[in-house]
Amino acid sequence: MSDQMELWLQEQLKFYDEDEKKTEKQLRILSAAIEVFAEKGYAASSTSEIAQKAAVAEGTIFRHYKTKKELLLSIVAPMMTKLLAPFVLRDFTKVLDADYASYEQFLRAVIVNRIEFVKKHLPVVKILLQEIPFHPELKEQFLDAVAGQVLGRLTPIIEKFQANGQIVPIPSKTALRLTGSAILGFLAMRYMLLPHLEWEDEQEIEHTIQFILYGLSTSERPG
Amino acid sequence: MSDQMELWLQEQLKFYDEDEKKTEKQLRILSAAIEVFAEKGYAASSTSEIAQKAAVAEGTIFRHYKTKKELLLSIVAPMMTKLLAPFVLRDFTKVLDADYASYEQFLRAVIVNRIEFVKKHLPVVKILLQEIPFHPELKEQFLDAVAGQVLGRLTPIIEKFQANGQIVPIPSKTALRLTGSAILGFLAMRYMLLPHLEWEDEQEIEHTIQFILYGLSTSERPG
Amino acid sequence: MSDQMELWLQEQLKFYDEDEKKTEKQLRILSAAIEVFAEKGYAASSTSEIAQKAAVAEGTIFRHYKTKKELLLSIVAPMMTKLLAPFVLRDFTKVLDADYASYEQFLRAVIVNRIEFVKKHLPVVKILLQEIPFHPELKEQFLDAVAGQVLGRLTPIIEKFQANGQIVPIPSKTALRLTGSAILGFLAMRYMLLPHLEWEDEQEIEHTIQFILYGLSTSERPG
Amino acid sequence: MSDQMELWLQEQLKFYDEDEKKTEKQLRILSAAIEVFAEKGYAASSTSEIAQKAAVAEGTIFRHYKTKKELLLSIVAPMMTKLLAPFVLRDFTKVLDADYASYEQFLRAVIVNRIEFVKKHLPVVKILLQEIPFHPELKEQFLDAVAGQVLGRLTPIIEKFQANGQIVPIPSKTALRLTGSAILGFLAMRYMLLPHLEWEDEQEIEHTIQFILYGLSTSERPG
DNA sequence: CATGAATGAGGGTTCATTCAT
DNA sequence: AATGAATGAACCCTCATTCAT
Repeated sequence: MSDQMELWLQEQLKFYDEDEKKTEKQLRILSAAIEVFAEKGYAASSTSEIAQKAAVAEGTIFRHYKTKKELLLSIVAPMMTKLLAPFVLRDFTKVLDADYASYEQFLRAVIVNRIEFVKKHLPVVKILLQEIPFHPELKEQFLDAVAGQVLGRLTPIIEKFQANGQIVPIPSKTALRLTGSAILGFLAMRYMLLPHLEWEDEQEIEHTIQFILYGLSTSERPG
Repeated sequence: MSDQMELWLQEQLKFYDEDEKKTEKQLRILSAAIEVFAEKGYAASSTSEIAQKAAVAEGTIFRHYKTKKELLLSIVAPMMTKLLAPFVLRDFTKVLDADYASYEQFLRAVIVNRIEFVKKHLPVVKILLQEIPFHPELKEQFLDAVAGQVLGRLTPIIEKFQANGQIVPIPSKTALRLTGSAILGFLAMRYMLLPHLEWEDEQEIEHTIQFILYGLSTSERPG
Repeated sequence: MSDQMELWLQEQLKFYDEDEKKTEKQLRILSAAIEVFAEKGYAASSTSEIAQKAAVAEGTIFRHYKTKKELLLSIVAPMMTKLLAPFVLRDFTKVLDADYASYEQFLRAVIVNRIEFVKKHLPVVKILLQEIPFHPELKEQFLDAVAGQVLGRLTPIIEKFQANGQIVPIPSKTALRLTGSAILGFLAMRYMLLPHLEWEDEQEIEHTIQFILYGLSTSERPG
Repeated sequence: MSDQMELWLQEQLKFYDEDEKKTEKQLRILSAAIEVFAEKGYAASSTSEIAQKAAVAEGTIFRHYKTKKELLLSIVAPMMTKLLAPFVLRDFTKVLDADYASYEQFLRAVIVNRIEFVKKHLPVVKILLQEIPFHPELKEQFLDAVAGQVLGRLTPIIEKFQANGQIVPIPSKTALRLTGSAILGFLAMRYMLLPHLEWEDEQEIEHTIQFILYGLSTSERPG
């Protein structure tokens, strides 16, 4: 069942992977910029270094992107969309309904899928997380997307599982925050803070899922 | 009992709050630097803006701090120490033993205390978190402190509670990661991402603690 | 005969005069830098003044020369080579042999030629002499060139003239030092210390040559 | 006879060695300044380095010398006086007359004496020579002293020896230039350019003196 | 007299951006 | 479309000098 959902997700998301056609040079620029931004941060990166790494003249960057900032946004903005894509799918909740899926199945499918996504686009996600604190527009854009789309989609799901007693009746935002923290915490540790350690990925993910499930479960609680 | 521990913690930590005597100008510089670094990030902050905000000549900054980087470190390095201080206390575990404390009591005391601390030193903690990705020495220093001191102190505690059945028998590092994620996730949301929202702090903290407790509890689990 | 040698020298040296192609701006920068360095010395010259005098943006200087020091070296290093060039010519001694030239003819040709050269490149030579005391690498480079190339070429010449009795049998290095001092002394006086006086150049040069010749001659000496 | 003159010189010059009374700190400042100026040159030396090397507060330097330049002059100006002192002695020529001294005896006494002096005050002489090109007042002061005092005293001596046939009848300025070049050339080589080599000082000085004597002698010359 | 914190102008250098080719 | 030389503002930092202590 979770596999079904996984496949369904993949299907739906293909739509979002279309990139406009870019020249080879443009791709080299993007790739170089991602590398440099991820390593040094936007502010400490120089367009000249990016140009050099992309084997392109300095001026060429500005032919495709009016400013350095626009280059950053062209990297980070689509990532935001794609990162949150599954939660924005129109028939996202229906699938669950149709399947009478448990919260566990839902969680498992989404988490595994998103972790896979982050792993694949790690440097860009890194840039996104690193730069959000310094760019109000980015932050706003991010919060808007989350508040406006993700919350709207996820809240009913949480509430449904609260209604049928699978999830403890706390504010849905709190439940989502806790779920998100556990996942992001794993990703940050795994891929940003300690990427050089040897990780038992499957076990860690499993423990994380269990942690969330039990953390939000309604099994009897002390007074 | 948790109150007792809280008080005990406060007592022990007073030692760490001593600051060397600084001139008034130096304090103004530090304060301005914290403000600017927190807002724009280290790389995008200019010493001239800091000087202006501190109402000090730019040269004055460099009389007290040889370089801009040294200014950053003088802000961030002590914070690292203080942030981790309670976990480095020598008789940290003994207090727990003596009290036969439950994991809940332990968690509650530490979390409340650290949240209070972060709230008080928010901008510096923000700088620390924001800059760690860009300064390998900072990252290393941080990981060393955590790996060398904190882990050593916390692992036995976790294991003790695992031994007496209060905590699920997963690797202690995983348990600590999950606990840390939940706390840091709260702080990041509460104070960095959405500080302008109205928060029911006590409830949120309570839910977070419960989340951790149940997430790690050994209450019967489904196959 | 001395005229022959003079012509031969000119011919040989043409090879050294090739300069890589430089843009017009680069030439203006070099010219301005030479002017300012010669007048104020390297340390007291500012790149902004050089830029201004070259009618170029300050940044332009650093597009062509990574550092101020590199600008200095790019002016001074080739001069060192060219200044010593005639003494490094491969068939330098052969010409003398072939002609059974006297020490006087040799001296006359070389001195006149080098004085002409210095006159032409005066400011750069000034810079070279002025900066050698402050830049160990320059000093070393200079001494290496002199010790490694010039001495090797001139010593046999001196010794030949000592063998046939034209030059007094003192250490060849001493003879060279005394010869060099007389020439450099003239140049320093003439072009650096008292350039505004009216000089009878031909007479002075003639006296200087005579001074060297008699100073090193074997005409009967007292006790 | 040359020894007599040497002693007489020493006697006359004592007068010039009186220093005004300086505090110990002032002496430390002077000594440090001499060291730093000699090594890096005036422009590249910082008062803070001098203060540090003198173990004195930065402000203390400016209590004794209004400006950095004044510090330089206070070091260099007296040196100029003392360096030229023997040629300014009132009864300088009389001594020679009284003794019917030969040019050789005269030269020998003066050269040995001045070389000894330079050796003793080497760093300051170094500073003087290095800075003269960059400070018009210094240069002027130096030329005035030489032209106004030294020339006036030495010209009659040269002319006397030309009259009695010991020196070749060239312009006295030329003769002095040649003499000076040979001496300065030796000093520059010996103490500034190649101080680390092992020098046979007595021999070199002797050769230098002979070089000058023969260079200016009237022994029969070719065509 | 001695100090050293404070100054702010100026130092060399980097940088994002422009534009003629 | 691509280039890279040119720009000049802004950067971090050093400096000689001042002045309250």
